[in-house]
Amino acid sequence: MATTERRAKLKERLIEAATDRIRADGLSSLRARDITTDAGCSLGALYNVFADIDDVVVHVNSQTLQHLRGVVHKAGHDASSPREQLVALAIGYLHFARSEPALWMSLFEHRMPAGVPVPQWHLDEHAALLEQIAEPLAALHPELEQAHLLRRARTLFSAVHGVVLMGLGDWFVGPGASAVEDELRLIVNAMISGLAADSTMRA
Amino acid sequence: MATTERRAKLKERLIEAATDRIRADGLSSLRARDITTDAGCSLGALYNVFADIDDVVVHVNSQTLQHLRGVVHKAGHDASSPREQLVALAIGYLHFARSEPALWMSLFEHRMPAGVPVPQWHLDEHAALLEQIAEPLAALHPELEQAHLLRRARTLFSAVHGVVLMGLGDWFVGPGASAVEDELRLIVNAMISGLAADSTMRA
DNA sequence: TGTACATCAGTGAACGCGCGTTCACTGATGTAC
DNA sequence: TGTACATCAGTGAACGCGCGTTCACTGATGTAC
Repeated sequence: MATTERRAKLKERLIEAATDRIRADGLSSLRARDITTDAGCSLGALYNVFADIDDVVVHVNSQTLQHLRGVVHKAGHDASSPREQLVALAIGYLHFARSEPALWMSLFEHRMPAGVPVPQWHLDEHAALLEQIAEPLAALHPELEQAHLLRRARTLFSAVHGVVLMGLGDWFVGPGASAVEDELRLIVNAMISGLAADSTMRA
Repeated sequence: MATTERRAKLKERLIEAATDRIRADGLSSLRARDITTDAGCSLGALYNVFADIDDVVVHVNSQTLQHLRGVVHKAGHDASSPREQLVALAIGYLHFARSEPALWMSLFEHRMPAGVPVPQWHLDEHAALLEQIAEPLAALHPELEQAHLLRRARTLFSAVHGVVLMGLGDWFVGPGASAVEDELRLIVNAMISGLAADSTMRA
């Protein structure tokens, strides 16, 4: 086997091992030794392939984000209207967070060490998720220019994210998790109706 | 000075020192040594007054939460309608998060060590914040029974929290922070209108 | 094809540091008489 | 009021462990001839 190929395989094994560890125990319990043990290589090998632990995490998060985008996209696929599509995207987001809570949290918990910026390619992946929201939103509000549209998409995402975050965690004294989906449908519909009303008023 | 009084003063100094440290460098940079140095006592003294570092953090967060409740309450004080009041509460929440980002984040970042539950009195403080939202919400929707009302308040809070969270952080490629306040007004109004519409439809 | 050599992926013990927590000690404070 | 004693707040050096990262080494792989 060519060495570059071996190297690629090892990289993949390490990412997979790290993914499994985060999935099981959360980002804050991730240890270099655990990753390499699980991947079946030595501790030092990790540093031949990655710059450091943060580099590994960025790669895990990148895969998670791709996976998330896939799930969300699929969720909105056969909606019969932009409104239904937006609701479906939100529910898809909830389902993903529910099915992979630790990996999902890792997306938001991870911080680069001081001074090191998040790689641009990873930021681009974030932007791509927003695009999925912007599309049906543009259908509902063709009058919005691009900048406003993206801002609105970001806000809508943020609100949904907040509801999912609070719904999954054990923050506060809350309703059972079963109610979260209903709340999400309600709030997204409310926001869309409200935004439409606002739009109408302004027009 | 009575020893209990000295003890109380020391406790307060330690909480204040920890607060200043979190404010400046964030929860994750909090160190026992820094706290005691700043408070002007020895390292061991901290463990006469608190069980451990997490105990200190819970006390800091408790004060932050009290402060937050005060600010939010004040923000909604002279609103002329329940709707305006809800918007004002959200804006108040944003302003607090802006003025004390690290202390505010600490409320959500902190985790008790595995197996140790968050003290009940701290959970009660959380519930009290929700009450502030539930009140104007009840005025808008007197038909809602208590359980639904609280759930709705929690959802509304969560959505606002999400928008503030994303608005302050450097997640994603986003608009300048100045736009967040507008987005927040818009979304809260939208949610209220939307919820009213929903409520009307169901009635 | 076979042999000698160079490269470099892979190894894992050791380094180094950070940091929460402890504990034997001390000295100020409060109490008893 | 003064003296002897007990208590316990306060001390800070030392402990202990976790863990990211390094680096001198080795052995498998690939290459040159």
